[in-house]
Amino acid sequence: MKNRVVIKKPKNFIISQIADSGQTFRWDENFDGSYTIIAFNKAIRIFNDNEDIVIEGINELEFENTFKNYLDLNRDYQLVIDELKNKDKNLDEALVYGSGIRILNQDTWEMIISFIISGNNNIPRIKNSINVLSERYGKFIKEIDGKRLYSFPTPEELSVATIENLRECGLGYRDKYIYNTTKMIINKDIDLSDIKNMDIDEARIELVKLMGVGNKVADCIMLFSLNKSNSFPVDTWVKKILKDYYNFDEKNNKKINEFANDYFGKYAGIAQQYLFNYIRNKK
DNA sequence: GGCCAGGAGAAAA
DNA sequence: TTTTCTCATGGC
Repeated sequence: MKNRVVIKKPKNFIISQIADSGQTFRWDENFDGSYTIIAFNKAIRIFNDNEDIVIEGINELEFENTFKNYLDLNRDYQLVIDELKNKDKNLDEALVYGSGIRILNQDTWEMIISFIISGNNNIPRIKNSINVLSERYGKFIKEIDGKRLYSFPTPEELSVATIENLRECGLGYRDKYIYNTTKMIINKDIDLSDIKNMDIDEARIELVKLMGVGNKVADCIMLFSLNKSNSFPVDTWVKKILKDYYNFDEKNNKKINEFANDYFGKYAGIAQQYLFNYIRNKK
């Protein structure tokens, strides 16, 4: 079976928009305009061929079993956009501006660690920290464009690291969060396979037990890895959006979530992603 | 060289 | 219960 898959004329799928929308830290642009993605222990190259999307590095079976869902290709985004449009002018513009965004279905463990790192941090440094963790504790996969690529470490692989080891990875004060959370996952204080079957409120209660996971990080984990489309991460940018676009100046996280669910509905989280992308990347 | 970055935890009010 | 302070570190 050949190591190449072609997705014929996918709708609402623009590689650069997905890469830059803040939901993943392991999509990197190559010199030729293609992107390298590391996910689920694979390193793949993805690029456009006219209106088709080509993926190198996985075969048809791996695509069907893992990457089709990872790229959220089972969802018709026109239905999402139809549900969200005609609510207000800003959101309508955001839907057009980010029409190629999809919400990836990523690995829950990787999202937990990645978004613990994201707190009070900037994206280049988040990406660097994740790369260092992967190089030191993950497995070598392959080399693409002269770069050696490593899988994201499993809980078992990361559990060999001491707090001092983690500090050397440039995580800053988050080292102890990563250390303790890894221990909790290893000990099954929280069972990630259970969380997948919970509703959003139950899952949140479990996730925030992890050290370094608060409401915002829990929402990111649920939106980007647990298929919770109504999960609405509230960060500094979203607060700015709500204040500037919706005249909603509120500090209480619970009230913000209630407002978001009332106003945006079942795709509140995806709406958040369109708006986040719009305000951060336009101009 | 101060400010900011997809916040959370602990202390203080 | 809600608000304030502190936490490493690199990019700009």
